[in-house]
Amino acid sequence: MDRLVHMAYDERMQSASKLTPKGTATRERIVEAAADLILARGVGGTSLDDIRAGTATSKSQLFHYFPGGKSELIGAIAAFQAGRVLEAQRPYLDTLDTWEAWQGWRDAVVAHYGSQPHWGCPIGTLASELTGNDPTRALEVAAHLDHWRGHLRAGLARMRDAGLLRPEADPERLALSTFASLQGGLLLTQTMCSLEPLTAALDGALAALRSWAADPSGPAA
Amino acid sequence: MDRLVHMAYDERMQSASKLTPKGTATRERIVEAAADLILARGVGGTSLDDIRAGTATSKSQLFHYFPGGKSELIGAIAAFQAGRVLEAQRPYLDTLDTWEAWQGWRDAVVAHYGSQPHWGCPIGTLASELTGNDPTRALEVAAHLDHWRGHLRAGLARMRDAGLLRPEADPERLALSTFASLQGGLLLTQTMCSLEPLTAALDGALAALRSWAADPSGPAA
DNA sequence: GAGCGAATGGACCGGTCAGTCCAGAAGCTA
DNA sequence: TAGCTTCTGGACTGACCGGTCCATTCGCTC
Repeated sequence: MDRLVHMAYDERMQSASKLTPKGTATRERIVEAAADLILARGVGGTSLDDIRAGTATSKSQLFHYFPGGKSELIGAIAAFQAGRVLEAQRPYLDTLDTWEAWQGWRDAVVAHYGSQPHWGCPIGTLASELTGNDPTRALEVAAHLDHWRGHLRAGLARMRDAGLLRPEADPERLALSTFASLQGGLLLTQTMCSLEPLTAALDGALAALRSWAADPSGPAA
Repeated sequence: MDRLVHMAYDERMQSASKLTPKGTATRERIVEAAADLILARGVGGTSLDDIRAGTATSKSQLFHYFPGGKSELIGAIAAFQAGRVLEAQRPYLDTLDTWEAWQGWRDAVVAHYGSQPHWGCPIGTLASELTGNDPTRALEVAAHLDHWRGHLRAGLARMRDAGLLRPEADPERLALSTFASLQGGLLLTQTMCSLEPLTAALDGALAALRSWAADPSGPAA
């Protein structure tokens, strides 16, 4: 997987080495609870003591499971959030071959973020905050975004090949545009504390996609 | 102005009270230089000592001109960046009444961010990072975003009233969608260190707008 | 139960950070 | 020059934070 490629060597060794069931459970508990804390208060606004308190663990455990310290913990959280957010878009994300699938995807995304306890995108926020502070880790987070966007691109490419999109449509560029709408919608969702920016952004993105439909009369609603 | 409404009482007094020409020059020098530092390294990644070094000032000057400390300085930087970014979109931003004006606006935005020394949106990044750490200041930054978006909405409303957009078009929602594309494009621009996400996002946003054009054949390219 | 490694608790350390304070220089007015 | 305010320098502080260390407990295997 993409994720492993971008992990440092010693981190891979750490993950793969001896951890008892109890250990892995504790590690997961830390990641999940810390993910919520950081989503709510940001990386810079969350101290290891906050995480320690929020997960009912001790300082030594944090460094036991994440020898790389806070940075490695952030990486694990990013991977966890990436997995969660992709999972919420199944099965549509893998089968974006029809206009109906895109609409289903849109609804799944809205439903997922509407049910979250906090506003905003866990990955996009991380990527933005890490750029400039922890460039290495930022690249890793950016890889998650690329992976996510790749699913959109793949769907668009299949639609073009199937004749649903005009031949001159550029899946790469359209995926970029659609993904930007999604991320921007989530950013505004965060600052405005409302789901409407997201729905408006996604509807706009789908309208932009439909403008590339092969059928001149446009796809069914 | 919006900005003043959202400033704390004592800050308004501070800004309005006695500052010699030399003082105002120093204050501006601090804001401009600090703005670049924070844009490059984020709020959390920039200490007052960094700013002190980068502006050739002393700690006491920072607190002399910004009694509210770092938070107040951030507010001043946000206002400064908001002014700068709006200025770069003139005169199009005030006259988004035709499809040509929208295209000109798109080009102006791309040109501005392409000429910046750093990637990403100074305001959007700030808003995202402040949410959860400094909610009061985050609201102030969000007000700048709202003001910016208001220009788009006003233009769309005028276009609908002029019959260029279909009557059922919702300027508020379309502005939200367009602005989300812009912000998302800038976010991806930051993480990917490329201008292409921004151009793709804006082209997509304009395509979405054109899908609401009154003329069924669509506006001229 | 002996032995061993994993898991846990928590005191501790060095560094950094935002913010304070005071002394003094610069500049303006009379 | 006198006297005031503004402006500037930099030492200092108290809190916090990431990270280290060691002692103890747990849980598994012989």
